[in-house]
Amino acid sequence: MKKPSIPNLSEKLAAPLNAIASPQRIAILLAIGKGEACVCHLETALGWRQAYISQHLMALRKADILQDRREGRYVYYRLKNASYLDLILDSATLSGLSAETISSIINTETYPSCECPHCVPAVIPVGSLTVKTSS
Amino acid sequence: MKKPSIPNLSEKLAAPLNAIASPQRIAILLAIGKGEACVCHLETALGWRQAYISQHLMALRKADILQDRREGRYVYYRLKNASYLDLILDSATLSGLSAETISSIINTETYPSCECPHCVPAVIPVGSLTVKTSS
DNA sequence: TTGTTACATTCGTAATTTTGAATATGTTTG
DNA sequence: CAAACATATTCAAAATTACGAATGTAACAA
Repeated sequence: MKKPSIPNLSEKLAAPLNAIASPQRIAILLAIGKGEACVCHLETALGWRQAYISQHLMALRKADILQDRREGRYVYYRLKNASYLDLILDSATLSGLSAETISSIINTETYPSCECPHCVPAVIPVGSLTVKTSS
Repeated sequence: MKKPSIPNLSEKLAAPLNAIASPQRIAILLAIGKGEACVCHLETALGWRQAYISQHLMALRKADILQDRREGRYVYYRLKNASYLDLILDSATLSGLSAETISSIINTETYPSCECPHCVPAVIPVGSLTVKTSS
């Protein structure tokens, strides 16, 4: 086992940081949080164009940070590893932000966190509507 | 106290990450580690041109990550906050590298860590030469 | 003062990243 | 099937960043 050189290692080390080191991508990760979110949720949560969000989602997918799951015409995104949020939290501390400020923003829900106007009617019926079995 | 919006927060959150997220800057931070290093040390440790290193040092200084201390014609750099190393360590875990691999590389010395051919004659005599007292 | 050493800065171009616009794809509904 | 909807992808221009070359500056030595 040869001791790796610093420049050699730092190449690999930079990859995850690089993938998340942009205000837009961090915003997306915070909005998804520990839960799950469809694109339309992110649209309303962040107030950006759909295509723009999809572009960043694509980058995060390629970087192996997000995983997607299609359900009908909706696609739900989720962090592959919640530790990315810790990374962001640590960064928050370093920039002088209180941990509270962050956790007040981060989405902690584990189940269908998407509650935006468009997603609600599509998500809720899936599992919870044992009501109307007729037709 | 108004709850800050995600895009508003993520702006601040991205700053430290952005400053670090490059193989070159990570390499420099690892080489400095918990100790102190002059530019000439980094030159030999990393094998890069002096001016190139200085450019990155300048960026890290402006990002408030490094602090410098002049001693004669040498300038010693040091992390303002050792937590940046933790951030890198976390990133290492996320990229599948063992913590050991990293800590085998990181400079842990607290006192004059600069031992490059140029620095030794200037640094060592200060405290440690109890060896050869004969002229 | 002149030279040398250690480091910093400026500048221009090359390379990369960002982002908007347009368009494409997959899914459901009728 | 067509239409509507949710999301993805492609493309190109604009903005940013990286990096080499050249040069500047501070400290020391002779």
